[in-house]
Amino acid sequence: MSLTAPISPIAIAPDLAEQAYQAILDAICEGRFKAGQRITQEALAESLSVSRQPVLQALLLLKRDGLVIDAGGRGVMVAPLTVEHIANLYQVRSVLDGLAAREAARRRARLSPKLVTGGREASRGKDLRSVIEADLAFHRAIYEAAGNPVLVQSAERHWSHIRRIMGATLSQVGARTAIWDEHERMLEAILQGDDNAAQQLALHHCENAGQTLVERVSSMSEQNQQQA
Amino acid sequence: MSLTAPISPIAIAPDLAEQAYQAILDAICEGRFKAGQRITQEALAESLSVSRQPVLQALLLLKRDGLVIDAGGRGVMVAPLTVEHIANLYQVRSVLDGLAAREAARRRARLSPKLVTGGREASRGKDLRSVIEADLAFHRAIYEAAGNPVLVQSAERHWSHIRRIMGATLSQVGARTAIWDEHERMLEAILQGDDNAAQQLALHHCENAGQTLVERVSSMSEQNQQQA
DNA sequence: CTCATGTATTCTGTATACAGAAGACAGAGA
DNA sequence: TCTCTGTCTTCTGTATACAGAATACATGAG
Repeated sequence: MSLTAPISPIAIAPDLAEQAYQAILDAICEGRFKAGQRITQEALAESLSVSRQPVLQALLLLKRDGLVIDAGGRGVMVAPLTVEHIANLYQVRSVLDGLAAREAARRRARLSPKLVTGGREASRGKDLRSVIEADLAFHRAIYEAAGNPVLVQSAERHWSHIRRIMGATLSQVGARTAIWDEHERMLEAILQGDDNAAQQLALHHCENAGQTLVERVSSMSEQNQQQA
Repeated sequence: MSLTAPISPIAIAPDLAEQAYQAILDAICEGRFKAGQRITQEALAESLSVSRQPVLQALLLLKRDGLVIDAGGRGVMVAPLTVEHIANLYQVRSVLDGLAAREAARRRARLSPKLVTGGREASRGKDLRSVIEADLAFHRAIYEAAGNPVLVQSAERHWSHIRRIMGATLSQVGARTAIWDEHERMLEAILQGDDNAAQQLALHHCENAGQTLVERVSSMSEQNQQQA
């Protein structure tokens, strides 16, 4: 039975485990937990004012994502940010992005041009988070438009890592300027239904981005080594 | 300090949560839990002779994998085996398999020809599990040879679904006969370092396999509908 | 001074206990 | 007879309690 007068459903809080997962994830992605830092369940539970149980479950998922690794009897450790990992991540992401763009083009997805204009605007500003948000929104829109939930789910796993890497690098050196030009060309190819072009553009965009990040992180880690 | 006389490390049992995960996973993949079947934590815990706690964690992971879905307050349900899901899965797998084969070829991976001869032998026999095992071993070897852990991890997520699908279809109709010829050609391309050929062969092999499975499952579900 | 060994601490994983949410069922009213 | 409502049952998620594993530290022998 449906109501005649529509009423908005009340917000229902998700699991504590889910909330803990999001909270820890955000802390890692935004760099509040540094790479290599050791964390214990108890400490997390106390910070979040919950018992260890939901924290345990959250950490289980984060281990699976590869964002934390077991520290052998002494809690877990925030995964280090290695060049190899970034290269591997972007190698996989490239083919997935390519597939997403291709399928979105085949379906003639009606993506909003605002995704690009909004992104350009954000990248002119200084707010790091909104820059990352805009980039994420653009790519996520393409994934959604591909109409393949398995693809979306696979990509979802990668986004947390990418958020973290972007956060760590952008804060130091700013965004690559060509990004939104490349995005605009991708969007056009999709709107025109040119699946091959869309796939190639996505592939190369992603390879460029990966290349840039790898270079930045390696120069960052060189600096760190000199400091140490 | 290392020992002069080598001694084999004693087998250490993994977590109960991990064991529970594997046990439930196997049960689903081998069809002992049917699609749509409802399961409760308590029932599982009793079967496995553990408390609900490890079962809860195992189910959390299985939910993430998409092998079970929430049954809203009444436990969880084994995910149905839909044609759309299979198509989506194989669309993603195709590009990943392609990437894996390409990279394996670029690295001139020294894959053993036994992967193919062993597979041919297994598929002549009647044992369903060893047929699936051989197929899995072949593809897994390529993924490993690509030298990209992120890629391996992404693929790992898909294998459980694929195992399940293959189990459900092979038991009815037997394997596609061309499989091991295609595998042999892939292996040759990789050994010769022909990355483009390897990628294309993997891509098409996968698309063929997906196509076949989709057809089989749709005819199976038609039969089921007639029965009902 | 160095290394090995025993002890203490820390932290995890599992079991049990409890409270709350969601569906199932039965009974009252139209 | 059908629908709505209140109650009951079932099941989950969270907290607490407990036991075992792994590390770190201190102590003693060489």
